[in-house]
Parts: sequence; structure tokens; C-alpha cells
Amino acid sequence: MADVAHIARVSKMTVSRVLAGHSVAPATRERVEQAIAQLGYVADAAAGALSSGRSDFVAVLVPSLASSNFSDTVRGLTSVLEPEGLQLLLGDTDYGLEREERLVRSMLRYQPRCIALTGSQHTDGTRHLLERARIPVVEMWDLPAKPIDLAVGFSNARAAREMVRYLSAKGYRKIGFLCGASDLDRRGLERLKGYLQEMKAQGLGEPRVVRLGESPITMTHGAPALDALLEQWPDTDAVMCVSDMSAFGAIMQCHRRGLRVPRDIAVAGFGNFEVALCSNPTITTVSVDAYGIGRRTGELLLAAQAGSTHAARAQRKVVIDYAVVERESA
Amino acid sequence: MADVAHIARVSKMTVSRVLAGHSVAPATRERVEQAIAQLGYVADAAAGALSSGRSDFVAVLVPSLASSNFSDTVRGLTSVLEPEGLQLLLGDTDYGLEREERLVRSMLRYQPRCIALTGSQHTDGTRHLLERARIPVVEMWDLPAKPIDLAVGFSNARAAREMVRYLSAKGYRKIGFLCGASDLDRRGLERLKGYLQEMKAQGLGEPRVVRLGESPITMTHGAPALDALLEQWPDTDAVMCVSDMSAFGAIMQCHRRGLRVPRDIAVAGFGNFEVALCSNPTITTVSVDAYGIGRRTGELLLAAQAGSTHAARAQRKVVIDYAVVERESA
DNA sequence: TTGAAAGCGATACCAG
DNA sequence: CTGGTATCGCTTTCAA
Repeated sequence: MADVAHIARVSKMTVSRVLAGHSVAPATRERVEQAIAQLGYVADAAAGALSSGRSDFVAVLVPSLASSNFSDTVRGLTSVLEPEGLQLLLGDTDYGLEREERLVRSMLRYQPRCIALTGSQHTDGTRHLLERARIPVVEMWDLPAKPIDLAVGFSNARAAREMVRYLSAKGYRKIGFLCGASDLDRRGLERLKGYLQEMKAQGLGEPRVVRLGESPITMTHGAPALDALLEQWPDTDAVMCVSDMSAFGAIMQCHRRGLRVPRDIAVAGFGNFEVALCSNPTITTVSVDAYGIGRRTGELLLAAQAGSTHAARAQRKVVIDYAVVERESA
Repeated sequence: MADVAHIARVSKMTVSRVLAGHSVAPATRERVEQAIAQLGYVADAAAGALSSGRSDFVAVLVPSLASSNFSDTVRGLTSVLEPEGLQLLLGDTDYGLEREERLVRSMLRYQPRCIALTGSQHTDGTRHLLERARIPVVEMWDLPAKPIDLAVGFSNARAAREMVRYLSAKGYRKIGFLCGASDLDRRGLERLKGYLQEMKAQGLGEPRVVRLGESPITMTHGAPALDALLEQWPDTDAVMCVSDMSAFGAIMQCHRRGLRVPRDIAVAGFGNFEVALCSNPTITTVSVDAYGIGRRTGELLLAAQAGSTHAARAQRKVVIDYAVVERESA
């Protein structure tokens, strides 16, 4: 920066002002910009952060980057935060709470302005770190009873109940549920809970639950899970799956077994992924605005720092819509 | 840090040493660690970077985070770089070269130790920025004729040629190719090029190419693309798709049209995504070690800074294996 | 093994 | 509108 200042025959401060877009005489600005171009100068963000006491980072943690719904959420966040000149610090917890804590600790070292996490379950260590950090925190994809700070999400249990009601209204009575065997995917567990609640509420008899494979289960697990379900309860007439991925795997397995979907057996998914629209038959599912979760989170984060303390208090929980989408499979 | 030092009754330097894992008397270290825990102290990474003159960042740019092959590559990178205490600065170019340049410029502000890009095509501005940055650069997923610095990838054109040979050996003669209409997906274009070359080399007659939809095309585009192909060339007996996503969409459309795959028409994909293994029929495809690309890139990056100048020169291009995987669809 | 002082490259603040 | 100076929190370097 000193070099730029020297070439432009101004002080470092003026260079700094040009970079920050503060008021500078047009002629001076011109000289500085030429010097910057000439040297190919790129300001050091670390020094800026140290000096100004605030970084441009926003920390974001998702369980998985590969999953299309979380990457949609990240895109939504980017669309709001990038124009503000903020830089996402992206982390992938791989559905692990311990790993989440490690990542939070590591990201906090960069003094992010705010942080967005996925889900409402965290280790005590994570909560402790977050409290000490004194920055806005958003929990996404869930509606925690007791949020750390802010939340943007929906009730996965209620959404699953709505799907049971849909199937029940369609005349299905022997409804099974497929999900992973481990407890890593909390949102999947919530959906299972909702299924159990609504089966009871609707008087649909004993639940038929198959838990198979490491959560979150993917396409691959759909086939063996369907097999297990039909082995234990051969007269099942509808299958709810914890996600569209497993629903797709289940449908393909139905075809292999010579079962027609939905005539012989109905299959429903969750998430409204692209595969639900493209598979044959198309998959009845619960549509969730993943991109919107990202955008709303970004907006909340922005508001939380702008309005420092007051404006933020206006809205601490943003509830995201979802809807059962009727397609061919159920 | 001064607070920690005060409580532990040592100097800031000793705290710094404890944090960095340098040699400190066990008793002293103990005191310092207790003070750190007591205060919940987290060192400021920006200050450290500024002072030491090197950051912990590694910049990584991929065309899309949602695409499973690129997210596998990111996982591979993470697996190598994270244990070294490095922090990924992840960016999503959205298949845009201008956007790539913006992201490179913005990431360079954080003085990353090295940077990994996808593909061999970049704007002049990007190349210029990268040269000035004087850090190791890896181009992934391609084998540039003239790499900026290092490269880890394979020839998409050769891989596509191999698939044509496979189909030809299987007895298919009227082979079509489906890909996107725009030129954004350079690797897709390379595959098209390979298809054209090998069709000629094998004397398989006029190529049958349908370019439809914004690249990179996804599941959704498979159906209309297949329709267009069969309308123009009704006697087509095999379809190569630029990716497994579009292959899947095409297969589902075959089913809707009452065509059996592969008996009436064969379909092949590219990438060996999960859907290729789960769909019915399973999809014949080209398997690429996306995770391995990430790992090798990470290793190269690590070597490039460790061996400063010499060790790196040993291997500037890493060629990644691929293979045609025979499944049911072709 | 530990400490003191200098300085990394920018910005905040106050003068002119 | 522009410049000087102090300072952000840490590491480097050198000395004890």
C-alpha cells in the first residue's frame, strides 16, 4: 500500500479511502487507481480485519455439502451475503456433532461477523464457544424450542405428519416408514417422530418402521430398506421415506420386484429434490424452500449486525413454508 | 492473549509458544492451558497471519458445490488439508469464467498459501492475478496443454472416446450424444469432442448430436433431449450422455415412451454418480475418481510449499485414472 | 526455557 | 479533502 501511495504521490490513508470507496477528489482517486492497476496491488484482508476490528467472514456449517438441499441453502446465503462483500467460511460437519465443535472452534479464530449452523442439536462445548463469541448465531433447518440466538427453519415432525395425513386421505392404511439406523440425522429422526405421532392420531394401527443403513440414507439404501419392509409387513400399501433419495431407491426396487408404483404400492419422499421430478413415476414429496432458508438466514444475519441489538429482536425465529406436492408415486 | 499471559503469570510469547506447540516447560504449559480454558480464549488468526506473513488459507474454486463429483473433490481436499491445520476458502464459480475471476481476486485478498481451480480455461485477468500472487496453483479435472502451474486431472475427450469404443464393441452402430447447448461446461464440450473424434475413427457414420438446455444439463434435461434425438434420428440404437444425470433423465423418458433399456435402446452416462448404481436399469458409465482428484491436489499443494521450488518440479501433472463401468443400460 | 521489543499492513481518529 | 500517528493481536528475532 505504501508503494501505491508513493506512486500516486498521496498518503497510505488516501489509498485506503479509495479502496473503501470513501470520498476522495476525483483526480486523486484516478491517480491512485492507476497506481493500483499498475502494481496489481491487492489489499491484505487480514491486516484490514485486524486494524478495523472486524472481519468480512461469515461462518457457515452444514452437515454435508453434497446434499442438494444444503447446497441450495448455501447458494441462498451466498446470494445475500456476497453482494455485501462478505466471505463465506464454509464447513462440512459430516453429520457429526464433535466435528461441528471442532469446526466452530477453528472458524471462530477468524473472528467471523456471524455464524450459521444447521440443526438445533450441538455439544455443550459448541454452545459455550458460541456464547463467548458474542456474534449473531442462526440455527437453520429446524425450529429449536430454545434457540441459541436466531433460527430459520420448520418443524420436520409436523411436515412428516402432513404427509401421513395426505396418504391417509388418499386411502392408504398400511403405511411404512424408511429411515437410517443411526441417530446422526436429527431432522430425519424428527420426521420419524412425526410419522409415529400421526399414525397414532389417525388410528392407522401399528407403525411399520424400517431403520437400516447409516444416516442419512441415500439412494443406495432405498432398495434393501424396501425389501426389509415387505419381508416383515408384506401387505404394506404405502411407504414414506425419510428423503427423496431413499424413496427413489425404493421405487427402483419396486420395479425390480415387479411391483407397480403407486398401484401395487405407493411411495412418498421428502425434500423435493430434482430426482423426485425426473424419476418415473414422479415422486410425491414434501417440498421445502432450501434456497429460501439460505436467503432468510442471510437477511437475518445482516439485520442482526446492522440493528446491533434492537432490530434483531423483532424477529428471532423465521418459519419456513413447506407443502406436500402430489405427483405420480402416491 | 495478554490476559491469558497475565493469569498464567508468563509473557505473551510463552502463550504464543504453547499455542504453536513449541517447547515450553511442562509446568508452565499447564498453567497457560488452564488460563486459556478459564478465559475461553481463542487466538485471532488474522493477527497471526499478519504477523507471521502467511495465512492458513487454501483457496478452492469449483463450478458447482451441488454437483456430487465436485463435492467429492472438495472432500478429498479437506481430508488432506484439514489435518495440516489449513482452512479451505471455498468458492462456487457457477460455471462462469468472469465469476471465477471475481472470486479469485476476492480470495487473493486473504493471501492464501495456494489455490486450486477447476478446468483449464480462465480469463486473462484470472491468469494475471494468479501469476502475480506467486503461490502454487493447481488446475483440476482437466489436463491443460499449458498449465498455469500444476494440474491434476484426465482427458475428458479420451474418456468419451473410450465409451464410444465400448459401445461400438458391444455392436451398437447408431450412437447419439446428448449434451448442453451452451459452452459453459468445458469438460462436457471435451466429451463431445471425444465422441465426434471416435465416431469418425470407428467409421460409425454421421454423428447424432443433440445440444439442448443450459450446460451443465441435469436430470431434467435428459427427457426432452432424448425426445429430440429420436425425432431427428428414430433408428438410434444407443445414446451417450454427457453425464449420469442426463442419462438418468433419458432412461426415465425411454420408459415413458415404452422403450426398454438396453434392448430397444442403450443409454450410457459419465461420472459414475450414485444414481447410476441405483437406477433401474443400472447405468453403464465412465467412472472417475473425483475424491482422488481432491486428495492428489491436496498432496501436490502441500508438496509445492514444503519443497519450495525443487520437490514440486518433480511432478507437475498428475493423471487420474478412469474406466468404463459396464452395467445394465448399455 | 523464557522475555522484551519491533513490526506485519491496514484503519480509526484527530488535525490541518 | 488529505495526512500523521497510534494501534489492532500476534510472531519474529534476539537477548538473558
